[in-house]
Amino acid sequence: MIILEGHRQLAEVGFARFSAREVAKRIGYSIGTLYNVFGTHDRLILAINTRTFELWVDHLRVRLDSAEGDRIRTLVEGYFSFARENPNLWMAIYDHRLPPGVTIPPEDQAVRGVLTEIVTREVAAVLPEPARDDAPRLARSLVATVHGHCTFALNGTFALMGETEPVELALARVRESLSAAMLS
Amino acid sequence: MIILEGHRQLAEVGFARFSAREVAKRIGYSIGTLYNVFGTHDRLILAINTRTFELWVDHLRVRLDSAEGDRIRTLVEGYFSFARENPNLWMAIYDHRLPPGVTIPPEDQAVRGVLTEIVTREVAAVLPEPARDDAPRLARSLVATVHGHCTFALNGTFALMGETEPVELALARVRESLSAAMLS
DNA sequence: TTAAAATAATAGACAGTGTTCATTTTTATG
DNA sequence: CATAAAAATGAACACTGTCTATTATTTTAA
Repeated sequence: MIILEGHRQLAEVGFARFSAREVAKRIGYSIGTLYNVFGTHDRLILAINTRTFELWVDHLRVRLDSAEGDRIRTLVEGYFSFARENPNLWMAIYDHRLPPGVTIPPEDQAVRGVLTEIVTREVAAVLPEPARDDAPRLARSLVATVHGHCTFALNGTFALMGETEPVELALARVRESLSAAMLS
Repeated sequence: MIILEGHRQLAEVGFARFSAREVAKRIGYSIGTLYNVFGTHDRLILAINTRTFELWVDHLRVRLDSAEGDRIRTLVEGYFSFARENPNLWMAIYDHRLPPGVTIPPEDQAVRGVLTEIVTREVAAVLPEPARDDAPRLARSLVATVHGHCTFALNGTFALMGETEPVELALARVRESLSAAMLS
């Protein structure tokens, strides 16, 4: 419930203006309660962001399940569409930097890892048998590629450069890399 | 001078813990002065980040000037090495989100655009004559690609995935896209 | 049912932040 | 010098995350 309202709040005002106090106020709790439960601002955001990952995975799964034909395109477009539909939530994932020394709890890691697993599976399905071992490494590289394009699309960098079709751009790069992997 | 100390401060503590008050204190100014000059926290960070871009461009230029042979590799490695040597400064560029409605001043835009110009030039030099018109678009796509890999390298995503050689990974993707562009 | 233990929730206090602004100090100019 | 322009000040405001001793509530046992 705290996470739910936190999620709403984060989606609304964005990472920079997010306030744990405001979240507490909105659900009628006092700040103390919130800190008894989460201990720290960082852990609250961590929990909210992990929830965002869950929604993101759902978003992709729904699209993949009803995809006919081009599953790679579905994946790339799903990556972008989630980010575009939830810009503040999506950006918050990458805006949030844990203080040095603090590591992300294994449970959250597991949830977040699912996204990569999905991509890895689709990449493996496209690769020919002999190249299939390369799927995990190629998959994370392609995620990084799409991520870079998505970042520039959302933060305005592409707009400044005059780029108007970032999704197609990202997809072209992914296609090229997959083709190259097939030939080797 | 304010920017200089701000730069030092940002490099030291990172975007999240950066404080304009602390900067003022360190150079013996009062907060008021700092706000007379920059007007707002955002504009101070904007100025610092633009300076980071200048250093980044220098970093790349130095390496390109003394590069023998593989200039594309030099570019990719230079992108990464600057980020690695100045993680807080580099991340701050992308951590900083202007409030909606506020746009980045043209002067800063110009400085920041130089980086893309450098990449575009090198990409154009590698492409065959008939494909040279595609250089700008391909260049910004490759910057996005490398950016994604660099982001995941610095924020720990690649480490969680078990990836240990992000630079080579990024370079492989860039090579594939350049090869594809040559054949078309 | 009642007493004790465990859990949940509270709100005040603290140190820090960005921002504003009337005031003072410094510098440059006639 | 005296005056006008520029630069610098720091108190005040409304916030923030975090800690804490205190109070309420719920669960458990007798």
